[in-house]
Amino acid sequence: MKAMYEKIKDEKNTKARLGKIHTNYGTFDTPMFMPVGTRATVKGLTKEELKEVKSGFILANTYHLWLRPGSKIIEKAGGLHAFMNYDGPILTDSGGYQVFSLAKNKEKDIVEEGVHFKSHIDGSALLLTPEKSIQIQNELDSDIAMSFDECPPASASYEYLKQSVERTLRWAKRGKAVHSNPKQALFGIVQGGAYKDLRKFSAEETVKLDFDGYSIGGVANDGESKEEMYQAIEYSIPYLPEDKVRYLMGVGEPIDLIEGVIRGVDIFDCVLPTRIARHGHAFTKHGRCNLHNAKWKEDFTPLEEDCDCYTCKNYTKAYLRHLITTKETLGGRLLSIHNIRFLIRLTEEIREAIKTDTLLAYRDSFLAKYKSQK
RNA sequence: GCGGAAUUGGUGAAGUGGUUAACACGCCGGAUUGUGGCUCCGGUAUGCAUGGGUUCGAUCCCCAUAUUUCGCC
Repeated sequence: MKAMYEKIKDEKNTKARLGKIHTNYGTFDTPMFMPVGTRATVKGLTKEELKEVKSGFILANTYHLWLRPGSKIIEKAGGLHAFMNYDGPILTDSGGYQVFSLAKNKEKDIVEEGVHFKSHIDGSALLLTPEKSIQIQNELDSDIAMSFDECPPASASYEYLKQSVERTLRWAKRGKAVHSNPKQALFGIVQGGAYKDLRKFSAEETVKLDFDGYSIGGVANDGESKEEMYQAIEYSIPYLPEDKVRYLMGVGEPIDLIEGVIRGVDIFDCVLPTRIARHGHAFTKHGRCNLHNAKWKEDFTPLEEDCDCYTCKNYTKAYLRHLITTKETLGGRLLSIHNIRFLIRLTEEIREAIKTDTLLAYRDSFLAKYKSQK
């Protein structure tokens, strides 16, 4: 069964849409946020905790699982779901992003066949190709597989990005040709940096290959400004079919979720909620809260009074600060639970706002509050 | 009681007779967007036990005092 996008609703003045994705593990509403579970685990959280924050899809990473424990072992276990005992849908990233950053000499290591790079674990020389990436993802048996793309920084030159877009198209075609898991959807990826014509070209040509969904890649990976990122979305969306999922890769700042949805994005994933959690930060409606700050020493109130997450229902900021400053692992876990729930709750509110045609007003009031403490 | 050694920020400590007292930890901030998980970037001693002295100048030399520590009786 493939992921499918149904039922669209356009709001006045925005491209925001409500949708549903049907999977073997249930039906999920969009817009949605996917927590990242790179190595077959959303760092620190059990499956029960994932359920409690109401996460649907989670993201796992082809590159990392290929190296350890290896896709054959996961296949033997009965696939990724059985292996990690997660009974929700899983999207696997192709490994393109990791491999690109691991390729030392971009010109020499990134070739038509694929990407040469060294394992970050033992330094051994490896080659990842579009075919290999798809084959691994087939074996992992995720619900959505991603095409293997080249993911250059937005700051790359026009010439480089142009060639990169063309190569990504050839790689997408090669990957699709070997895709052999009938239960698994396959998405294409739009590249092209901040250039209007490249985004248009990349989107149109990728759509011609007919994927189950489309993602916008190459954003939020190079210190680009928010405006540039929003532009990249606007340059890509018009050429993507209305009845297919649109997935913005790697984006997860609260305001970016809202701005993305306004521009027509359905799905997001991001390491931010779990990463900043491990470094002692929490999302709140008033901005990010740094639990390292001394001002929380004697604050015996929860992170957010009106948050329904396990952390907010049970623990105070003073306690969380104590866990973070003493580097107790529970601190990162509790903040991860809160941060993921925060973003998922945000998508719930966004969906509500779309239903009532008040998304732009929601954005403005969110921004007013969020900035007030920054 | 006698003799020796030591005394530098919150901590462990480097160091020099002469502009901004190294480094580490801690502390205080900040960063982090398809995760090469325990990371990165800033800030943090108006003062070198106390009191005298030598010197153009002392944290660094001398004397005394205090404290700590080791050895001997």
